[in-house]
Amino acid sequence: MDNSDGEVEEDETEWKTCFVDSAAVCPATSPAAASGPVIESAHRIILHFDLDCFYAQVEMIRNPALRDVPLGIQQKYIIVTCNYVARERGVTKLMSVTDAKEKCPELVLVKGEDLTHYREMSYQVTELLLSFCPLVERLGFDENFMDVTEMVERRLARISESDSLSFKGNVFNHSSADANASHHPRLAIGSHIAAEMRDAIWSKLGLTGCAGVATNKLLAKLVSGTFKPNQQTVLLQENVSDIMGCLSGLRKVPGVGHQTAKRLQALGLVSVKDLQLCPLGDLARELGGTTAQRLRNLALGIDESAVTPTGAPQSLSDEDSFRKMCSVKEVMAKIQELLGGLVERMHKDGRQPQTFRLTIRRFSATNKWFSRESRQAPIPSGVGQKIVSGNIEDTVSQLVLLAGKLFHKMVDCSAAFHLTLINVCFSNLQSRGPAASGKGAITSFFTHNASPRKTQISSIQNQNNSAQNADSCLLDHQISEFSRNVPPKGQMTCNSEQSEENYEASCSTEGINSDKTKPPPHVDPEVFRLLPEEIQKELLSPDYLNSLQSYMSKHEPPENDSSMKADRSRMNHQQPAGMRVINEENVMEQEKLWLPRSSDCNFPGNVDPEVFSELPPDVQKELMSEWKQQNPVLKTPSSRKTGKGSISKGKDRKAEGRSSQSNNLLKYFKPG
DNA sequence: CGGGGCCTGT
DNA sequence: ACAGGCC
Repeated sequence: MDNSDGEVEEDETEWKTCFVDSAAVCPATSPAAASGPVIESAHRIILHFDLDCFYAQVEMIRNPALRDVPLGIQQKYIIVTCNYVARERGVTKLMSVTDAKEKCPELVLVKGEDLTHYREMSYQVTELLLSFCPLVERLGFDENFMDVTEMVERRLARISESDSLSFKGNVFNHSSADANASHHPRLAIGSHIAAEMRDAIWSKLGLTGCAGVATNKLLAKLVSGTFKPNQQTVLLQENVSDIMGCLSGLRKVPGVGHQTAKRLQALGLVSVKDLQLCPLGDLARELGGTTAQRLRNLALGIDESAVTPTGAPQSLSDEDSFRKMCSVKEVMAKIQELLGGLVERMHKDGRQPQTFRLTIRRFSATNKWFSRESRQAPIPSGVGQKIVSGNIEDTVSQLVLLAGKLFHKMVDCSAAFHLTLINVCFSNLQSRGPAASGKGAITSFFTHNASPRKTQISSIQNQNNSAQNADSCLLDHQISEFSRNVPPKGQMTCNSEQSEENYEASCSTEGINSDKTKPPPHVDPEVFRLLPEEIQKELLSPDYLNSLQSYMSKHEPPENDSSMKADRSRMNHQQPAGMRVINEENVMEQEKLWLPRSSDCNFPGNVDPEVFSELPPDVQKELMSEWKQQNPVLKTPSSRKTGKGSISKGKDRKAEGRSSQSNNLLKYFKPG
């Protein structure tokens, strides 16, 4: 979703050339000895995950009819990303709408300015990864780093000499057969772990993506983009200099942005090799000692930076850009509109913001996206408390007043002004109550009681224990079961203790719900218990299970990485509920049968999902809301009123199932 | 060149 | 506090 995506993509041809050339020069026999000037300890195993055209995938899940058409996600007049059907027709990321329509007149556009759905799905991915191991760092909405060193070591300890190792997926600069996994046992195990995680992301969330396996974040990120889409690649130490040498320019090095690339160019440095060979002194004079060292290391493929668990966000903001805003009236209206949505999000988060910031961008012919200015101020504690307690009505108006003061600090309204962007932001977020601390990781971000990063860290020890259990399970190929503490249900906070219970319950034979009819192994017992009896029966009938199995075998994800196919079919047998798969018509089946994460909306059993998906979005929406009302409410999420008469977010967002805690699948059907 | 969110330096 | 830079 960001620049890097687009640019990595442009490299695809480069990668291939690089692959061919180096493979010829460096045949399969290369020894395991580290080549090049890599001094790094290289004992970490780092994964990088990158979802394929993330926004487009989310929209295709929400409306499966979009799967087969060229789809572009539009923000303002830009296509920020598009599905692969559209790419085949020449549409690229960050292409203007006019250019894209010219290239592909049939292009279907979905507005993507409201990030709500992307944000929610993004955090579900992170949560899912957190269920494997606590060291997960987010990078934007569609990328995650993981440090799985400990998982790898634990698995390695159990491997006997006679066990043969293999790589899952691609190996950079090697053909599949020639890489000897026994020379790289940790990376090999890392590649299996990555494959399992990608499997889980597919089977539980219905998303595909790429993964890179390497010894640091830089290399993992670089290598994850070398085979796309929906594939994974491991980088051996002996190929580090190859992958760095392949980069077409310094801008391709993660960590080198526009500005630093320009400054480096001023020093005569354009290629990665230039930077590698540049005397440190010269570099330090221009950029300072520490960044000089860091940049040179990056050029060498060295990156000691740790995977820092991201936790709940440090700030929440909302912004809008536009061609022209010149009057105070307009400005205040826009601020009020933005605040309406932001206050609601802040309320759901549960933490109390201490600081408010207003940011603007003034029009300027040169450098249009430069020059943001901001002013910030403390939030009166009364206002902050009201955000938390849910008195949204007048907090918005008080904050509008505050924003107005900040605005006048920046803009002299007696003179003409011309703004192109307004941003409102809450920061300095504080959890209330000692009880909230240490409980739950990012889950709390959805479930209402978010905790700040620092207190979260203290829970890592617990999570680590969980991860150990998890790891044992993984060895037994029980992945999907244990890791399914994901969708937060109702108000319940998924804290670490609970996770451990889940792990144990699912890792041991059965569990949980023995007093009643036992749910099938993969159905959330809590949800199952609340289902009508006939549905319970249906879920338990052999016919049902059979049909799901056959369904699954016919509906695999588009999988280019053939090495994973065997793995998937094996998993299907163990986990007929790979049924959590949400794609195409299947999502309807799911909704109809047992509602994995939604409890207050039922999809009638007599409706043909395929027919339904062909209906116009409006009709779908209406039908869904009718059914919703007719059906018994299984579990009430804390439904709260959405901002009443206030200006709602541009594209008429009404009440609906907006509560992120309800995780109502309904929202996946909501027309864009 | 969208909508976020992070970190660093002064 | 605020700007700048990263993705």
